[in-house]
Amino acid sequence: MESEHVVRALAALAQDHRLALFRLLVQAGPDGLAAGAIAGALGVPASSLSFHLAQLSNAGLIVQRRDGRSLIYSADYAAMNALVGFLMANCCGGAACAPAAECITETNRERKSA
Amino acid sequence: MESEHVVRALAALAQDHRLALFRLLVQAGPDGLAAGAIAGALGVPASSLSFHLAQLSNAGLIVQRRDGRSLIYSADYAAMNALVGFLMANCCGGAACAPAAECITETNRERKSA
DNA sequence: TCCATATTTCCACGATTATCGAATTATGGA
DNA sequence: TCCATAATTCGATAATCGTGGAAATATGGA
Repeated sequence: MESEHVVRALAALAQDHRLALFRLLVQAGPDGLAAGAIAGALGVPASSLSFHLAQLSNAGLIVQRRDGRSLIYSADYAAMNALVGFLMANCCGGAACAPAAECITETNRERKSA
Repeated sequence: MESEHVVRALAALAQDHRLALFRLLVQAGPDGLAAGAIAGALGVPASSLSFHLAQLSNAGLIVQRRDGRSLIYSADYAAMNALVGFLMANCCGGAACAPAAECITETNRERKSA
């Protein structure tokens, strides 16, 4: 994961609504939430929410899938883990430091064994 | 750690020079680096660097101490750990997720036992 | 086909951010 | 005290960002 990509991910998270949105999806798990449900939960106008979803999506932090008329968004746990890993890389020059943890989801487990 | 503070920390990291700067300090360890040394390492004009140091400092991600004529900056590992913890909190509603890891420095160890 | 629902794109505005030279402040040595 | 070094603050400029209403684009059901 190169630095430019990380900056985009951090910028995507560095905003009130988007941070709340991302955490909402992180806590919602792999099933995700529809755009409308998110708008309701956060109290953000649809057009604004759409803008923020695009930012997070563009940064690779969330993924989109369609279910009927709804677009379902969910957190990309692998991206989150990579981001955290990048921040903590070579912490203290490697001395006395624990490695970054990961959120191990079912989909991640599959991805790893694949 | 409340959301507003986290947004400030993320915004501080969401910039090329500052991300490089923070990682430089993370890897330098608790001894830190003088402002001049950082400017040299990153190739950033002194006044610009000062601006970026202030942002990171303001966000609580780095700390400053004086040594003679030099100001030494170092990463605040506790803040970094808190930030990562906040992002991954209640991941997947708590199911099947490992907790966020921490970078355990000597100073952190002391802080914990205190 | 026609309509209702779900969501996105467009647009214009005000607000915030990054940049860096010049001037300023703090510290230590002669 | 006077000077050199280390770093910050000031100030002006260009660029990017967040906002939300209105219009446009899917999708599914009658």
